[in-house]
Amino acid sequence: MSHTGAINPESDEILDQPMGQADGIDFEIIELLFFAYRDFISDPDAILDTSGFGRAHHRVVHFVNREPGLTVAALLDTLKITKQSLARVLKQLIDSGYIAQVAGPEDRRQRRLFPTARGRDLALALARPQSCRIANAMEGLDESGRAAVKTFLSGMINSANRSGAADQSDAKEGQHR
Amino acid sequence: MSHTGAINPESDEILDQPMGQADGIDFEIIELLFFAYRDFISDPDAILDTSGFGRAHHRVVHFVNREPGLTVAALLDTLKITKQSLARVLKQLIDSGYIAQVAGPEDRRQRRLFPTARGRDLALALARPQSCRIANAMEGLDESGRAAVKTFLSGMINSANRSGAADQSDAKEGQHR
DNA sequence: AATTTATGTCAACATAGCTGACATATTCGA
DNA sequence: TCGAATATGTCAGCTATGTTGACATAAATT
Repeated sequence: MSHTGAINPESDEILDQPMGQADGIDFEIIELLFFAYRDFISDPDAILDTSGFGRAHHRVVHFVNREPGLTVAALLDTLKITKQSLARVLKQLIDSGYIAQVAGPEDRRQRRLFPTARGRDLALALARPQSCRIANAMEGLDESGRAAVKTFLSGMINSANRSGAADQSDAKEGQHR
Repeated sequence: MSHTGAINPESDEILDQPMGQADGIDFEIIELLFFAYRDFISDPDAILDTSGFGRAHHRVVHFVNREPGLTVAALLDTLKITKQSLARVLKQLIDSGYIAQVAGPEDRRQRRLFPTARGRDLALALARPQSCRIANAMEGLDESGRAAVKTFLSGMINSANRSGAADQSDAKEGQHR
């Protein structure tokens, strides 16, 4: 039988029906999330292209600005990346004067991270278009609708990830694989 | 003045106040989206690690299953990546029997993409945990709340991206930089 | 017959993850 | 006080996934 390549209409196991609501799976929201996040990220990406930074820098600048003085360990825990991965971008941000390090007042092994004025400006510039996009998407919604969005998004997050500023004291179990 | 390194408390331009609702920017939703998407993606990632595939494969398998018979051009347009980038993962998926190609019935230059039974299974396996996570996050919401979530997510997407199956006929202006 | 289109492919490069191994400074516990 | 644990940094190399640019082939179009 003629079966070698793959360009063959009457092949064996080809399916031509779209994956519908099989198994009661919510494909609609899955795709909405994919497209929404992609476009949401594209705004700052365009700005970053200019400054020579990337998404990784964006995240670091963002969280350092959100919680000035956080430790490297806390940042690693928030981003869920390795220190080697963070080191690369953090070094660039420090060298270019967007972020400054200060030895911890209690524990001098720590390097607490602070934004500089320059770093603050960048964080705001990156957040602005995202915030506009969000405001736009929220436009038609009333208070309960907006609350529903927050509830939904919060519910999507693994409970292990605390919401606001982390409890510094339980920063154990962070990075050692 | 003693300024060379960066570990220096009374340095010049360090900011120690958190970025609040400055400029009326919605940092809360920005972060919720970041964490939500990260965790949303982590479920299929864990499965993919097993099969030796990555997120790129996930997306391809997903959309081919959602719209069997789509052309390579349509897929490129949906994913917004280059054909060279797609080629790598698509080839692997075809070689491993997850996706099959069929020459277009009208235009035989086209390679229409179809899932195999194997490919359908993978797509479902990857979508299942995501759908569960979504269902979970939706749990407390009533119909209007769920509608609000969809409205919000749809509103986050660039209007240029049509929602359902693309209009095949306007597939021009796709890839040529 | 010449051109355009749909697709594939080679080669090189960038970003941002990862692992493993090791160094240094500091703190802590026995 | 000394040794272990901790916080951080760093070197080296690997992987996944995106990018550009250039070129090839087959089929459709004009």
